[in-house]
Amino acid sequence: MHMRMTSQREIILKELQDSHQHLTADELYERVKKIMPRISLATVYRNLETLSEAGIIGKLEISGRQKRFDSDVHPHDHIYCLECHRVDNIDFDRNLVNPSAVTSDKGYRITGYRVEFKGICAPCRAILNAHEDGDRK
Amino acid sequence: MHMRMTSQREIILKELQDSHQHLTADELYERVKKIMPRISLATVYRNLETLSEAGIIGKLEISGRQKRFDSDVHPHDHIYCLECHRVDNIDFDRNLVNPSAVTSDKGYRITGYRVEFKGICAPCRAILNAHEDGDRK
DNA sequence: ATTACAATTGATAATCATTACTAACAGGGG
DNA sequence: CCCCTGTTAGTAATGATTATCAATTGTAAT
Repeated sequence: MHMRMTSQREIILKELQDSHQHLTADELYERVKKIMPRISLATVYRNLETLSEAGIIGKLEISGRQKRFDSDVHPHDHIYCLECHRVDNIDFDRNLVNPSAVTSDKGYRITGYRVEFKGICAPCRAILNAHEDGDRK
Repeated sequence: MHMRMTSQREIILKELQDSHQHLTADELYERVKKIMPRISLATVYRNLETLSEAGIIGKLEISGRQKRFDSDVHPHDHIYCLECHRVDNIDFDRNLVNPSAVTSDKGYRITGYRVEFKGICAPCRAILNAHEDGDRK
C-alpha cells in the first residue's frame, strides 16, 4: 500500500512549500486551483492527510480553529495571532521541557508534547493601535 | 451588561465542578438533563461560553477535538489520550517556559501559552496490551 | 402590584470544517 | 491489452458549534 506521487499531490506539496506559510486546506485549495482549476477541495483534504501520515508534511492543530499544514516537519513550536489567526514558528528551546519529568498520576505513557504560544502579531497590533488613536481623537 | 446567575447556569457550573473531569458540552448536557430535563443543548453551549468569558471556568481547546471545560481556572497544563481522547491535568512546572525569552521574529506581543502533552492513558494501555496478547496467542 | 425592558431560554435552522461516498479514471505489471 | 488497486472530482453527509427568534423570566422603575 504505497503512495503514488500524483500530479495533484505534487502540486499541493509544492504550493505548501513555496508559500513558506502555515496554510489551511482551503487556502491551499485556492492556490492550487490557479494551477489545476478542476481539482476538488476533497482532494486537497485527502492529500494533506496522506502527506502528513507519510511524514512529508506536518499537521498543526492550533486552538479552536482549522487545521493548518507545515512543510517543515522537524520538531518546533508555534505562535498564533488571536486577532487574525495566522500561525508562525517560534524559537523555543524544546529541551526545557522534559516529558519524563512530568507526572499526571493517571499512568499515561507520554509520546509527545507541543507548546503553543498566543499573542497579537505586528500587523494586527498596528491596526488595533490605529483604532485606539481614532477613538481618543 | 452583567450576568445573571440563572438556575441553568448554576446547575451547569455545579455539574462541571462535581464531575472533577474535563467535560465536553454534550457530556455536560447529558448530565444536566438528568436534573433539568427540558434544558437545551444550545443553553449549555451558551452558558459554558458565558462562564468562561467571565473567568469562572476554563475552556480547553485540545488538538483536533471538541472543546472541553475545566472548573479549575488556575494556570495549568493538560495531557490527552490519543486513544480515548480523555483529558487530564499534568504536573508541569510552567516556570520552565519563559515567554519573554522566546522570539518569533514576527513581532508578536505574547499574551499566553500552553503546553499540551499527549500519550496513552492507563486504561487504554491495558486494552491495547490485551489485544497484543490475543494476537500473539 | 403593574408596566417596562433587557437578559435568557428552548427549539431549531444555519454554518463551518471535515470526512464519507461513489462512479469514473489512471497507471503499472502480467 | 486487461486487470487491479489507488486516486480523483463531485457531492452528500457528518459533527461541533453558533445564530436566529419568539416566548419567558427577573429586576427595576413607576
